Amino acid sequence: MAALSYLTAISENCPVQRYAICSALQSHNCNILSNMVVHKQFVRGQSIWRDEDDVVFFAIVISGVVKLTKMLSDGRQQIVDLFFSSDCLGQPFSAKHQTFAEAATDIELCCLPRQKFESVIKQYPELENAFLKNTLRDLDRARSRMLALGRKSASERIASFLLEISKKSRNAHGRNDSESTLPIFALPLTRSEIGDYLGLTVETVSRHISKLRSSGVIRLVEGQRIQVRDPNKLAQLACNN
Amino acid sequence: MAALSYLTAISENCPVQRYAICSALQSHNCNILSNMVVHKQFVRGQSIWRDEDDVVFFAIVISGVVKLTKMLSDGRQQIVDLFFSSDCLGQPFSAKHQTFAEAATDIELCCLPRQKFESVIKQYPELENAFLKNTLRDLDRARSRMLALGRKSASERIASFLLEISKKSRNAHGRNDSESTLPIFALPLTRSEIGDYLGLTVETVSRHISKLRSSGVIRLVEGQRIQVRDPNKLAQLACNN
DNA sequence: CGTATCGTTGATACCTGTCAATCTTGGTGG
DNA sequence: CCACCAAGATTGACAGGTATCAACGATACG
Repeated sequence: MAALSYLTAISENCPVQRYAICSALQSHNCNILSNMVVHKQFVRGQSIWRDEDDVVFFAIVISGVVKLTKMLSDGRQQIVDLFFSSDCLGQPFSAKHQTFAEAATDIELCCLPRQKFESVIKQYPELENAFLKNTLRDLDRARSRMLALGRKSASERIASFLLEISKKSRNAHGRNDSESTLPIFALPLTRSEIGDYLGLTVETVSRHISKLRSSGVIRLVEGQRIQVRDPNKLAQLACNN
Repeated sequence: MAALSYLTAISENCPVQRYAICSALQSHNCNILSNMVVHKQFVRGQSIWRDEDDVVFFAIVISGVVKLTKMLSDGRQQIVDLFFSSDCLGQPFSAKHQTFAEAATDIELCCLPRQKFESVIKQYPELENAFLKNTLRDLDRARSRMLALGRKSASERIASFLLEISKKSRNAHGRNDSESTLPIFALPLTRSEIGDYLGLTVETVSRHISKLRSSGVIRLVEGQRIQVRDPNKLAQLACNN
């Protein structure tokens, strides 16, 4: 009873349902779903699942950032995707994971057992369609990243990354920056993780960020925060050069 | 009437329906679909759609190989995926393409207008689910390629590519090679295209293929055919090194 | 205030890109 | 049938970008 009212509260107060695939559902169906989910929290660095693990649950990211990593046998690794608030996380219709998922920051997830998700999807075609569209967007982003990894220089990749994160943060804060208020945001990744995301080494990432700083394009604020001082220049660096 | 019998013939003789997403449909529904499709042929090098084109149709590859490319404004390009017989080709639920699709060999496609595909998918949930699973597989392949582009050396990427194509060809020919019959296959891409697929230059591709040849791992047969003489060595080169 | 983690910077090596020349292959027309 | 030509493939010389190895500085945390 107490649990039920708690879960109902989750539904009514859910901060991401307007943006997540749940928004495809009519509200009473969404409420039905909210009785099935469990919220889980992970601290930064905690692993959510490991390579070869059974696929146990499907989740929506409530808050924080999740990194999805693939590894070679000798330890080289590549972050293949990042998931932010309201993004879908999971590998439905697969028995085993072929990735690592790890909390890049402290996070909260809204979890549904995988098989439950698969049956719910069958029951609500509008949800399946929303998930399909979500997966198609993921695929398109993956392809854009392949272009970056295969053909962009280190400085272009870093500029692209900063731009990407700055847009994410802007959306999260719900403000569209005018020229006067230059975007400031916290990097959710360490330099080393940025390297793993961009297919570079820590040193290369650090050097190019330093270069962007000394040329006045960005400013490093205390505590891993970054201010973009010249968004146009950054956008220009991201694609050509 | 003539057209109808022709289309019926397509359905009955369709060489890929057992493998394509159509296999999710019961045969009479598959026959209904076959009355809507149109087969189109493209010669090698012909473009199927261009960047910014409206999304007009969805297709299944009947025969040949299609390459999907993304470009930067200065002309650098990356092949983000290859599509073989029975693969799905298209960007349903998007208005515009953000890729180029081009025939890497002479090809035949089984085409359905995009909006028709979207309504058919709504009508047949088992087809939508098959397409969803297909898209999830595409996504996983894209992520594996991100690992290769971001973290593998040139020789590792080339070994991986040769292995990948050799597996594709094996499946296509329906024979599982014993140790005695070493796989021989035709490369569907030029050296330059292999470079675009692996994020390398033509010269680097050519050099490393030469190295594989002189070390006896592969043999080049006339007409762009390749025989793998040491599959174990190739597999080993593909992942570590 | 020591310690661990993260970030920065420097020196150097190596891999891949760039530029250029040559060779091979396949197709076309005389 | 052969000569020619265009496109693709190969090989070499060299330059440049990123990785590697190493040292040091900054920051957070107990």
